[in-house]
Amino acid sequence: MAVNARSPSDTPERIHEAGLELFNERGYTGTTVRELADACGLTPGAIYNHYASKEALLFAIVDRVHDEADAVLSATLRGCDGDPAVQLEALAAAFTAFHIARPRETRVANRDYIYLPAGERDSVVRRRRRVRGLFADVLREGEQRGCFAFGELGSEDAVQAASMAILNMVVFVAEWFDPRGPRSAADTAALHGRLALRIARASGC
Amino acid sequence: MAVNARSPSDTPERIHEAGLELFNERGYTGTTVRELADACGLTPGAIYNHYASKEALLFAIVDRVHDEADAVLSATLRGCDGDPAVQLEALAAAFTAFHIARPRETRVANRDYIYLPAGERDSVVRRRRRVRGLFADVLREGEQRGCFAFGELGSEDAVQAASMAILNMVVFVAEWFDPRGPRSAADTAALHGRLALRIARASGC
DNA sequence: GTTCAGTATGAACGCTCGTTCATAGTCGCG
DNA sequence: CGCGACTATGAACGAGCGTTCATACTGAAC
Repeated sequence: MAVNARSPSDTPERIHEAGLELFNERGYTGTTVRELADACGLTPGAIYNHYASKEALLFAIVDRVHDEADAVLSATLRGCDGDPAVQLEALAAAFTAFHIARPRETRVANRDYIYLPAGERDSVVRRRRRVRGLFADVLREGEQRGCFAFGELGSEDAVQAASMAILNMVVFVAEWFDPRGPRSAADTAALHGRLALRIARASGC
Repeated sequence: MAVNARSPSDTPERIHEAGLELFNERGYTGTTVRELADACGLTPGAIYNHYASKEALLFAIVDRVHDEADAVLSATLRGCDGDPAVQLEALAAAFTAFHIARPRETRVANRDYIYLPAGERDSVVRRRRRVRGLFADVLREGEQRGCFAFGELGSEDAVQAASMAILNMVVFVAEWFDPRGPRSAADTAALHGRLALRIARASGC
């Protein structure tokens, strides 16, 4: 027995993947280190050669998906000219595609980040707020330029509520989207782009 | 010591309330029976005079908030004539108000129902699907009558995606709504009603 | 005044938790 | 060939888990 010292060591990645799968399915507190180890064909102790703690694994998972989300959003904005309607549609579509492509990662990040120690949790909260701000900025810019219309809603700070409506539509798409359903991921992403424009009441939309 | 046999026994309700508070804050699996007992000024054993298990308490919480949600939605529909636009706006507004009024209940129900034993979890899933169906039915009815427009979105089954967009906007409102913010709960509910009409592209909206 | 159902106690149950550690196997490098 | 870095093992740790139970107190009913 004892198959020690594996090749170039994909072990950290295998543990990461197992954490993703199990945290998604059972929640962070509902998953044990022993289940994690079993899922990678390891014993519990071996996990600690690669992650300092169960919390450290959670942070690695949450941090990585936030990196990827930031990258997707930045790349999308870089690919747009300055038209807020184009930007909003592209952002909503790209972020929807991202959440459909990474349902486990995003669900764990959205649901289980509360179990991180205070410092890391705060850093995550800050990153999430920056994403919110990004959508809100596009909506505000569009309103000032007259492409979007929120005034007629007759509510204080409707931009904030509208940006959260768009974000909730996008972020929780994986709670119902079925890859075996009649609509493809790409179609759903495009559809969310158009629904975002409807929410913003983009002129001529 | 031992202050036994309290008055008419509000104890089950106090345990229910403590479960609500703690499950919301730390998650179901992140909450211990001892914490629950402490929060009600009881010892762990006393909990079991009122709930058969920790799972039974979770089910009581989740079940009650689903009852209340059903009641709100039915009452709202009863208060409307048959106009789908009126119905949609009223449903979105009322359900938003409900989620703002019961942030703990709805968060626990939405997040922790996965920890229920299979049978009870299935019953919850069925109730949630019925709510989805209710919104989708109104959208479909409105489309047939020509008050809503989804065809121009150019996507298969856009009604399903649109109804989920509306539901996610509504169901997750408590993740960002701040009662100390500039917009009141009532305003936000009304605003969500109008945003739902925008998503459905209600004619003249 | 006695009874009895209801309810709390507090100690204990067996189990599982996250984590540690001495040990040993494996492999690339000199 | 032999060393040293890496990594897995498996047993153990103390702590805490959900739950049970014998016991005792209380207050309303008769």
